[in-house]
Amino acid sequence: MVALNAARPLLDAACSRPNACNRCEARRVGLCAPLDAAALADLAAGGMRVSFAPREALFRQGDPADHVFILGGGTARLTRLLPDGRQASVGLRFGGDVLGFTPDAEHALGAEALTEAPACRIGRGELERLFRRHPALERHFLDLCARELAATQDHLVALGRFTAEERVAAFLVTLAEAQERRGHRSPVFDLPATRADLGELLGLTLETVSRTVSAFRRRGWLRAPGPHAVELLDRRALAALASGVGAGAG
Amino acid sequence: MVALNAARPLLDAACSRPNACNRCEARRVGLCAPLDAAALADLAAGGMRVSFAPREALFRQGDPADHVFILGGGTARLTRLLPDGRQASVGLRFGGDVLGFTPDAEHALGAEALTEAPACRIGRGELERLFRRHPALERHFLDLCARELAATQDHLVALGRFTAEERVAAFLVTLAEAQERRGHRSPVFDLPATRADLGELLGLTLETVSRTVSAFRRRGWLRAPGPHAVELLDRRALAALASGVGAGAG
DNA sequence: CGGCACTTTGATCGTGGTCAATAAGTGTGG
DNA sequence: CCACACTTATTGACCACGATCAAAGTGCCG
Repeated sequence: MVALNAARPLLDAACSRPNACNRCEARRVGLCAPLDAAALADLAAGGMRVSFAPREALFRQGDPADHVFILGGGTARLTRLLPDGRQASVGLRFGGDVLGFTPDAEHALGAEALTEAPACRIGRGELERLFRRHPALERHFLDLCARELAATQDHLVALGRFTAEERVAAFLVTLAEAQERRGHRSPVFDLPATRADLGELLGLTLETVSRTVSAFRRRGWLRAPGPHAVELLDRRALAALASGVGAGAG
Repeated sequence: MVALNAARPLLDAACSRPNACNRCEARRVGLCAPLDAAALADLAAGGMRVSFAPREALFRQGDPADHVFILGGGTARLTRLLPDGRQASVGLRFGGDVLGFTPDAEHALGAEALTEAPACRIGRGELERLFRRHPALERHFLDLCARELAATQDHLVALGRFTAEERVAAFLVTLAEAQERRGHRSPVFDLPATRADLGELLGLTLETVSRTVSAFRRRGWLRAPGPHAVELLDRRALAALASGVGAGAG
């Protein structure tokens, strides 16, 4: 549906064959999409192509933060492990997103691939050099950071004031939008996480997530061909819940 | 207690008398501290000095986002009002922090002063011009944004996985640190918010906040000369709770 | 086919929310 | 200076949402 041949090779420049990375979303959305060819070539040249298997860590909480990763596609999550073993997830990240960019010396969060995830790994020093050579790149990092902040604030409001149903509805609607923005066209979309993962992301237990999805299914608001696939049937109802209109309205 | 005369006038350049703004923290911490004199002079010249009374709005949720504000001192909070009247607070902001910097056309959050708050108001267009003239300023916005993101993620973890006591403890310790970083030396520090404000910030009700503070007081962990003043007596205990070590440890 | 990880559903419990009453401040006007 | 109104804080009694504990059920891979 999307005219891929109109896109420049962009990050693919770092691949062995220029047009081999068909799954790289980064060139269409996120960091790389708005960059000019020269900046992208430099970015690709300065970074190292890597790929992560599901459940593989891009970096761990506490690791020295001397690399950033630009996701080429797939899904990853950022997590915090508390001293007593509790785990919280701060958000999902997709193709075009930057992970591990922090002013601190160590990563305060771990990053873990949920699907097979191609990425571009760049050293902090190299990144600083690129910033100096391509001021537009620095500006795009600023925009991306502001956007990530806004998304995190939305999530924060959800955890602070939303009920379990509202949180799950908000998550489903947001995820569907994210996948559509990345070119996904099928009405059935992927839920790239276990119930436990979703619980950690939404501040709920895995049982509550499961029960809530079941409740939505019983109401005819969604269909779940499998535990990791969802089709939103009544998006209006889910979006209403997700916006926080309360029990009074529909 | 702090040698004020050692600091450059910085933002004060916009004041009628160069050294009149003794309460402006922005020149010591946050955005302005690391900037060179020329950039600061331009920043001050491009911005308009304004001051907000307690409970006055810097901007409202839904307002066109055509200005940013650099807090010169005092405390403000960022809030989201949900359609059904629920209110959530996303964080507190202090001298040196930037408010209202968003890639969106409208403010997704409202900003409200909690104390008397001097600020510098700058139009988006003017800010873009300053970015072009002083690349270091853009870089400082990026650093500030990354730091704000990290703080928001910490808060997110707290709302997702912390108990009421852990949230209140984390808030008190964080606030104490913020005030100390800004030169506050007295052991008794200011709680610039009502119990309802704290509830909105911590995802709790005002009653739970009140009960929790009372519980800490009964345990001898803090002293509260008034509802808006606190002295942390057992910082170790509070910090332990705030770090998420769980019920098992101390 | 067996083992294992994940999901679903049920039963019960507890933290924190809700509703309500009282107390403590705070500012205003007589 | 006190009386009054109003806002905020505290505390208590009760309740509900979601957590916890437990047991089937399902699907995948060896």
